[in-house]
Amino acid sequence: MAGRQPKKPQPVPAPLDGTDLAILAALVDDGRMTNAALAARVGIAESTCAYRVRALRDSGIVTKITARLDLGALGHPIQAVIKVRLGSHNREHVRTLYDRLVEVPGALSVLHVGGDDDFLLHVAVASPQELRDLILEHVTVHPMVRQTETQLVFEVRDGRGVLGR
Amino acid sequence: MAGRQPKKPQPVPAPLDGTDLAILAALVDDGRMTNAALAARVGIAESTCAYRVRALRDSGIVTKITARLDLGALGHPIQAVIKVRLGSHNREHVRTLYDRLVEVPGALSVLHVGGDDDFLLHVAVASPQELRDLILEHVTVHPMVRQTETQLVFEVRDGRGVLGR
DNA sequence: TTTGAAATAAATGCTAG
DNA sequence: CTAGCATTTATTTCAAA
Repeated sequence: MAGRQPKKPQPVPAPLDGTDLAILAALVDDGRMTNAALAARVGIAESTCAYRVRALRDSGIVTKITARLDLGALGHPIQAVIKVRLGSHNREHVRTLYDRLVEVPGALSVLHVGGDDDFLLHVAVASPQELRDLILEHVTVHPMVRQTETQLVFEVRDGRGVLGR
Repeated sequence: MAGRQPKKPQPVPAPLDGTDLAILAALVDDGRMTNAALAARVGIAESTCAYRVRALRDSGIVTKITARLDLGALGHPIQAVIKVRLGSHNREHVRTLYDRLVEVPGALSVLHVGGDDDFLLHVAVASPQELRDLILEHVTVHPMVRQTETQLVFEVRDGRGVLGR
């Protein structure tokens, strides 16, 4: 209970002012925006902007910048969410299955959840047949999987995210 | 039933050769990779590479390039999936609710699905209290919502995607 | 379509306020 | 932390194949 740094509640990372939030929002909107355009949009000098962007990336607040693809155009027009329930919740079993699910061909994301299900596997496939085969060969094939329930995805829309837009 | 274009199943878009797929994979991995680095990685001239990337973006195969953020660092350390079930499936009601759900503060994505649920709402919030308030004020407040079921998200992992990595 | 090379534009490093 | 300027690097353009 010593008195080191009496007035600094934040752990270590940056305070993230409004300018940082504006930069983040801009990069979410267009991750390839040039530094010059970004600086103009948020109203600071280019060098300052580059400095801040680097800090945001180095600190891990911007985890990565990635291209998003039209899955249909790439031959995977069908998406589904597969709810996966386990028989045993042994820690090793859970971890192993998790590792396997992220390797499923066409897997977009895997959510480890609490509640009625254990995992939500979001996939994009070429056809209903491929979806069936995927489930049989990559999900229910595992002994610790007790039950699955598949929901066809009609449409996906992005939300506003945590920055509000 | 005339005989126009006897042998061309593909609609109109590009055939997408191996080079295109390599470019796409690279941009999914690092959407800010420089054109020079990209050209070197896939083994073509820089000008050719720029040409192809532009074509991929113009054709809509690359829908957007976006920054991904550390939601915890931004003050939204808690994620949940809220399963939403409707009372009536009147087309207008479905559409209206869909439009509302994507506007929910902290909404990451909204999936319109078929099966037991109607919508899967993935959100990131600051606290359990905020999650409760969000559900009460933005989801169950709508008369067409018959039932919701919330699952806490322990962890999210990206899958291999449709390009296999 | 692809390419190399010139012209344009942008990012980086340095200096200093 | 910020800004301005010089240097280095990247992107765009275009004639040619």
